[in-house]
Amino acid sequence: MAKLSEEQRLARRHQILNAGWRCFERNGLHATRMDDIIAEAGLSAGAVYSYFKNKDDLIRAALTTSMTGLAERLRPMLESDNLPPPAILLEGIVVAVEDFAKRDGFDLKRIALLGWAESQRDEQLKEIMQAFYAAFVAQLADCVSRWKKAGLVIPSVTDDHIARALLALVIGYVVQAAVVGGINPKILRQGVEGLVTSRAGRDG
Amino acid sequence: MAKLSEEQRLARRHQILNAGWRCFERNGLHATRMDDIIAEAGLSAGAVYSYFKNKDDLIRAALTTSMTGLAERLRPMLESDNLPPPAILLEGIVVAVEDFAKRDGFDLKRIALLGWAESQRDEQLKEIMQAFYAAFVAQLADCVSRWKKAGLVIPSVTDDHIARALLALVIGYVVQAAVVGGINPKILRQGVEGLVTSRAGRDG
Amino acid sequence: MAKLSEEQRLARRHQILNAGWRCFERNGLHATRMDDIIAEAGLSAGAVYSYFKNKDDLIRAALTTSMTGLAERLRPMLESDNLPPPAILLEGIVVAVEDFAKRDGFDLKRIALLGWAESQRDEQLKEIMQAFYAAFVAQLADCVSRWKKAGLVIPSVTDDHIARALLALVIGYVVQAAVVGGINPKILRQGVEGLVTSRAGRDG
Amino acid sequence: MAKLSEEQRLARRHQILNAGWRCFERNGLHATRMDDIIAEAGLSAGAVYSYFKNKDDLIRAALTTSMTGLAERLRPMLESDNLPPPAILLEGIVVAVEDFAKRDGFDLKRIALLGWAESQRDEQLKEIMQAFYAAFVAQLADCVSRWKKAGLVIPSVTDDHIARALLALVIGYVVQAAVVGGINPKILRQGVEGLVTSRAGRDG
DNA sequence: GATGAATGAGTCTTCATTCAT
DNA sequence: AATGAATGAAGACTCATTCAT
Repeated sequence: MAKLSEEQRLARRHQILNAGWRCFERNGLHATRMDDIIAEAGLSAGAVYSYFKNKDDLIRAALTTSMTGLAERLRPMLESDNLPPPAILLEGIVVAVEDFAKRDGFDLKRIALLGWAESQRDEQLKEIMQAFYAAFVAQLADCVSRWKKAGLVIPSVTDDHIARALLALVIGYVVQAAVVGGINPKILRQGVEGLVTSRAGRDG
Repeated sequence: MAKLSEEQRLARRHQILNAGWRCFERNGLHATRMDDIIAEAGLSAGAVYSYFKNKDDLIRAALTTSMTGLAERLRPMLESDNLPPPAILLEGIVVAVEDFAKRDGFDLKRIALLGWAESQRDEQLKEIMQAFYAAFVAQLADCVSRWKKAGLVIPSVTDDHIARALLALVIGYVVQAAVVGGINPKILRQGVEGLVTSRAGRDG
Repeated sequence: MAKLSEEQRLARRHQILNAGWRCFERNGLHATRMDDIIAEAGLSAGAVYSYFKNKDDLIRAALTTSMTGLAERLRPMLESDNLPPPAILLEGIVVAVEDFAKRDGFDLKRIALLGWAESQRDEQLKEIMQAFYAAFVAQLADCVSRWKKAGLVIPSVTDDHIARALLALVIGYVVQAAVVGGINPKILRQGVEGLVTSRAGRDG
Repeated sequence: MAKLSEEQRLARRHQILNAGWRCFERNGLHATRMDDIIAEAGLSAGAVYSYFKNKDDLIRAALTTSMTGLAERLRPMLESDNLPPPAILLEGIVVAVEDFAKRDGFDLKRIALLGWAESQRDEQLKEIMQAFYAAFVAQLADCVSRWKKAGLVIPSVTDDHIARALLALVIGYVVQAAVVGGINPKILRQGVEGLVTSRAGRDG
C-alpha cells in the first residue's frame, strides 16, 4: 500500500477515537476491551496499535481530544466582545457543552466522568486535565473582570474565585446530567438566578 | 471456630470497606485487585468473600456506605432550625464534606469521582446514586423554601431549580478539589457571593 | 487448601523446572510456549506463575538450577585427595557431565547451548554464568597446582591458563556432543593424550 | 524499475546479512524482529523479503555465511606447507577467528553461540553445521597426520581423535571469549602447552 | 522492482473466584 | 469458620508476512 498522507492518518486516527468514545460511553473505560474498539472501528488490531501505543494511550487521547475539542467550541463564546451577564453566559456554556457532547450515537458528557476517575490513577492524564481546567478558569476569570467593569459582579471578590464558582456550576451540571438526571441548561440558569438575590436579601 | 457476634461481623465488614477505600483511592476501582484489598485488610480471600458476594458487590458497598455516611453527617446541618443563608450553608456543606472525607490516610472525595464513573456501567449503582442525590436535592429544596420565607431567595424560581444549582456547586467543588486543585470552601463561598450582584446588573 | 509446606513447594517447583527442561530441549527456549510447559507440568497457568514471575524468570531458573546441580555433581571429583592426571580427570569430568545431563527423557547438555545463547541477551543470566564458570576455573586451577606438585604439569605456566584450556576442552566436548556428534569421553581423553607429546616432540 | 545486476543483488544481500548480524549480536536470534533488521538495513520489508524467504531463511543464511567465511579464512593456514606445531597452530586459528569475527561494530563469535542453540530446533541448520564441522575436523585430521610424520604427536592415537580435541579447544575458546571472559589466544596456547607434560608424569 | 500499511493468529500474563482441607 | 492454593477464561499486545498501489 502506498504511504498514507498525513490527512489520511488523521482521519483514521479520528475513526479510532470515535470508536473508542462509543465503546467507552457504553461500558466505561476498563470494561471496554481493545477488541471492542477494534471491531467498532472496523480495523485490525495491528492497525489500531499503529496509531496508539497501548490502551492507556488511546484512553488518554480520547479524553484529551474531547477536552481540546470542547475548549475550541467554547472559545468564541468566552472571548466574544458581546459578553452576556453571568447566568446567561453559564447557560450558553452549558448549552454549548450539550451541543458539543451529542455525537452520532453517544454523549461525550458521560465520558468526562470517566476522565476524572481515570485521572486519579494516570498522573499524565491528571496533568493534562489540570492544564485544561486552568485555561478554562483563566478564560472565565477574564469574563469576570469584564463583568466587574460593567458593574455586574462584586468587585471586591477575586476574579479567580468567581471563576471557580462558575466552573463548579458547569462541572456540577455535567455530573447531574450524566448521573442524576432532572436538569437542563435552563434549570441551571434559573437556579443560579434564584440564588443570586440571596445577597440582595442579606443586604436588604 | 466459634460463631462471630453481629458486632464482630460489622467491625470486620468495616475493616474490609476501609481497606477497599484505601486501595480504591490509590489505584481506582478497576486497577485495584481483590488481592490488594485482601492484603490491605489483613484477611484471607475466603474471609473477604464471606462478607461480599463479589468485587462489584464490594465496590457498590464501599460507594454506598460513603454516601450514606455523608448524608448522615450533613443531615443536622440541613435540618437545623438555625438555617444560615445560601452561601454560608454551601460553605458549611463543603466543609462538612471535607471533614467527612478526610480519613486515616485517604480522601473519600476522590472516591466520589470513581463512583460517578462506575455508575455509568452498573445500573444498580446508578439507581442508588440517583436516590441519594434525589434525597439531597429534596433537603436542599426544603432549605430553599425556608430561605424564601426569609426573603433570601427569589420566590419566583422553583425550589428544585435553586437546589439543583446548589448541588452543582457542591459537586463542582468536589471535582475541582480532587482533580484541578486550587479551591477550598472559603473560595467557593466568596465566588458564589461575588456572583450574586449580577442581579443588580440585571435590575439596574 | 491447606498451606503448602516448604518441601511441597520445592517439589512443585522442581516439577515445573523438569517440565521446562523437557520442553526446552525439544524446541529451544523461545519456541517453547508457556502453555507447553504448563501442560507438560500438568498444572494450571496460575500455578506455574505462582512459582515463577514470568517466562524469563523460569528460563533463568531452569538454566541456573542445571548449572548448580552440575557443580554439585563435580565437586567431589575435583576436591578428591586422589587426583588423577589431567587427561584422566578430564575424561572423568566429561563422563560425569554425561551422567548428570541424561535425565528422564532429555539431555541437559543440549540446554547448556541454549543458556550460552540466552546469556547474550539476559545480562542477569550472564552474570550467573560468569560466576559459575569462574568457580569452575578456580577448582580446576587448584587441581593444576596439585599436578604441579606431582610434576605432572609444566610449573612455568600459570595455573589459571591451564585451567582455561581444560575448561575449553569440557565446553568443546559439550558442543560437539550436542551439535556435531562423533565424540565421547574416551575419544576426548585419547585426543588430548595424543596432543600432549607434541611438546615432547618439540623438545626432542 | 530497472532490473538489478547480479552484483548489485549480492551487495544488497550482504547489506541485509550485515544488518542481521548486528541485530542478532545485540538481541539474540528470537528477540530480533524482522522490523529491526529491516530498519537496520535501511530497506523496506518487501525488499528484504525479496532476498530471503522468511526469518528462518535469513537466520540460516546469516549463520551459514559466517561459517563459510570463517572456513575460507582458515583454509590457507590449515593447508599451508609450513605447518606449525599443534599449540602454535591452535593459537593461529584462534587469532584468525578473532580477526574474522571482529566486524564494524559487532563480534561474529557471539553469533556462533546463537547458531548452536538454533541448530537444536532447526534440523536443516544442524545439518549445515555438521557438514561445516566435519570438514573442519577433516582438515585438522590432515594436520595431525602431518604432525605424526614430523613426530610431533603420538602416532598411536587416531588422527580424528586428536582433531576432535583441537576442535574442542577452539570451540571452548569461543564460548569462554563470548560468555566467561578472561581468555585470549595466548592464554589458550600457553594453557595447552602447560598441559603437555602431563605425559611426562604418565611416563615416569 | 519497491513500498509500507494492514493483517490476525498467536502468546504471555492476570486475577476474580472457588473449595478442599 | 477460615484458609490460601489452584483454576482457567479472558484480554492486551506483537510481529512475521503479504499484497495493493
